[in-house]
Amino acid sequence: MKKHTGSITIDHVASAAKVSTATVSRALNRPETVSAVLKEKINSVIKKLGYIPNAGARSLMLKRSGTIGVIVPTLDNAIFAQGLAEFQRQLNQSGHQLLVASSNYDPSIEATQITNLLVRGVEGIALFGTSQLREALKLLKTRGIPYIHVGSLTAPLHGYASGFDNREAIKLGVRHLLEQGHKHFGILTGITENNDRATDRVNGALELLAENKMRLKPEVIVQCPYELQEARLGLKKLLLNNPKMTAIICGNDVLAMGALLEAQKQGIKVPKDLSIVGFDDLEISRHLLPSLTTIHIDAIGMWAQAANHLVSQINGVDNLPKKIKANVNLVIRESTTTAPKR
Amino acid sequence: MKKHTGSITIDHVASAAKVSTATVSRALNRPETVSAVLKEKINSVIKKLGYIPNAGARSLMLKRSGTIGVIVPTLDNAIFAQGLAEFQRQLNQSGHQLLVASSNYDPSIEATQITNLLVRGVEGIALFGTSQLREALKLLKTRGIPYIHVGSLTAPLHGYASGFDNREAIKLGVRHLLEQGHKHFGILTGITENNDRATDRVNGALELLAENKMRLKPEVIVQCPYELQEARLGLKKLLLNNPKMTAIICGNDVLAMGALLEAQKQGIKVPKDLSIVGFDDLEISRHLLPSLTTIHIDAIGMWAQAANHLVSQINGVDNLPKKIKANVNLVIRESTTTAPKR
DNA sequence: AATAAAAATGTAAGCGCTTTCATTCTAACC
DNA sequence: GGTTAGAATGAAAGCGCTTACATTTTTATT
Repeated sequence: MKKHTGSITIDHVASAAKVSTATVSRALNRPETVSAVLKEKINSVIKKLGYIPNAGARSLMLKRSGTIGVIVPTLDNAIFAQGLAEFQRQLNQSGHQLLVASSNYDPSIEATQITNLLVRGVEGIALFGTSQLREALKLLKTRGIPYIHVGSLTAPLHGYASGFDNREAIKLGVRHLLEQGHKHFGILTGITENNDRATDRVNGALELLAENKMRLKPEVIVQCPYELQEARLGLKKLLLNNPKMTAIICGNDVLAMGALLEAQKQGIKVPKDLSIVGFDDLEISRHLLPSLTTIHIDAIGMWAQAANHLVSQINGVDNLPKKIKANVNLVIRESTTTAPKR
Repeated sequence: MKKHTGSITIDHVASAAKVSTATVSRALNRPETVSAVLKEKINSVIKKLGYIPNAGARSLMLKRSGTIGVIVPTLDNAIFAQGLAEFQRQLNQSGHQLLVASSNYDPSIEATQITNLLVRGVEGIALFGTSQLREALKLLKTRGIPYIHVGSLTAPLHGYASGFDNREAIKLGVRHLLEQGHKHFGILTGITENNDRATDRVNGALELLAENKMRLKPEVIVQCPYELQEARLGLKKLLLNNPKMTAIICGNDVLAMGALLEAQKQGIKVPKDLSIVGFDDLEISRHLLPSLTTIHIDAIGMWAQAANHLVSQINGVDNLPKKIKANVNLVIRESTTTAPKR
């Protein structure tokens, strides 16, 4: 006998349909094994009672929770929001729900969030970048929880990755500026600490510059948080530190947009006086005036691949690729032009 | 005896620490009831083994999953991304994780997502707006799952709401334009079908205009998806349909931004020739050139309140307010000015 | 019609955990 | 030292579900 606890269990359904709980369960999970008559009766009872199987009991038996976790630095950047949207769409197709957490670019918060997700029973986790604490990744390894790094290609601890080489990607933009004859550069980057993508981009830019016999003074490499306001301040600093600067390389489109806006505010003509290249190719970038030359990354594809890879891992598929390379290409628009003659 | 299934259970911990499972459980959940010696031994074993309690078993016993769901129309709009970020931050503080789903502005998808979330055992759900299918809300009611509407104030089925009155909010902007002497308006709105917020905003604007003896022809009310490209097309249409138009009221800042960009592209001076008011006050809006006059909504506060309310509901707090009103105010910037003389 | 094979259904165990209840240990008091 | 209240621990039940296995019913075969 069952007291009325408020929620409807499989027992209620079974007795209302005058069958065993096993049959109800089968009707739900392997309908082809149940006769049409019973199936129909059971379904109508379920509908009438508004029965929904208890998630805990279900995952306890199945050893599958149907949830997958993701930790992004922040939701407050279109590039992540858009990526997550795609990630979620893919997971939905494979019947998974998405548990979202964010780290605010802090590895120790990220480690905590990994634990939080594990405690909730996620079957897999997508991590952005590769700057996680090693111990956190080891926890995943030892517990055998599938995970994948997104947005970078070099995964620590022999992990999987869906992303691209940030070092090489940024060079597309730098090379373009070089070809336009620019000689005086500034770099506006996100905070590089604990951010492998930002770090790689700066290093990539510096590397290509060095190959072309250019060495940047530290004061023309300005770090700032990924915010418009901060980017504007960043540009001011850059302008101050190097008045001869004709081109700036930005760590992402948010920074580029901020720089563009500030330049215009100050009456600096873009691209005539100053060329700007961004990174990410946000939707808005093509609409700006002038539109932004930037490095387009296939964020949609990258996240879609990450989702599929993670699901494959969970399903125990063998011989999965270690690295999935996302497309990256330079989109030349109006914010860059040949270096002004002096 | 337990075969090694791969995952470490409380039994492993118990036997490794030479105590009963009950004691391990207590050490974890009510540490003050366990002697210091055992507590320490148990904790060290837990650490060594990397034990993490099974989420399913736990929620089965506790009848709490620790997860809360949210369904937003899309992640691809800063206003939602930012709101979600805050919602999540609040939930984290009360020890909950966030399960995210999106509906793409489609009530039937939303209904499916509600079921999906319930199947995953969420303890509560935040829904955006009030355009859900009634049957979906009824399901929540009958199952006794706490939920709250966010972004509107009028909740169907005597539900709770954290938001503001969109009808009145938009009037702030319209009144401002009226005060500037504008007579020829255009409205650029999102798709109003299945979107109470968009509908309310249009109706609010029309209402105030009507009070001022102005009746808008249907062709100066243009609907378009919330995208820059679409907004630009929308402005074109508006310009075509009413060449005398001096002011446009936009359903949100994305539309306003698109309109602004398109106007500038066409050489129309904003605000001299055309005043534009937006809605939402995105971070970017203050940085645009000209900066955008818009209706600021306290999205952060709104989502924070929603989170707290939902958690209170889950905790069985009585006498909760039916409606929580979020702050709304007009921010006058550079995109509006007095109507040009004719 | 008798029998074997296949399909449908039921019985009951057990997933990993928390918690009630019973038991043992500790400390306090006379 | 003996008694007892209180604290610490253990034994075991059971949360709601799925599934192996047993049993019954249906269908096919001779």
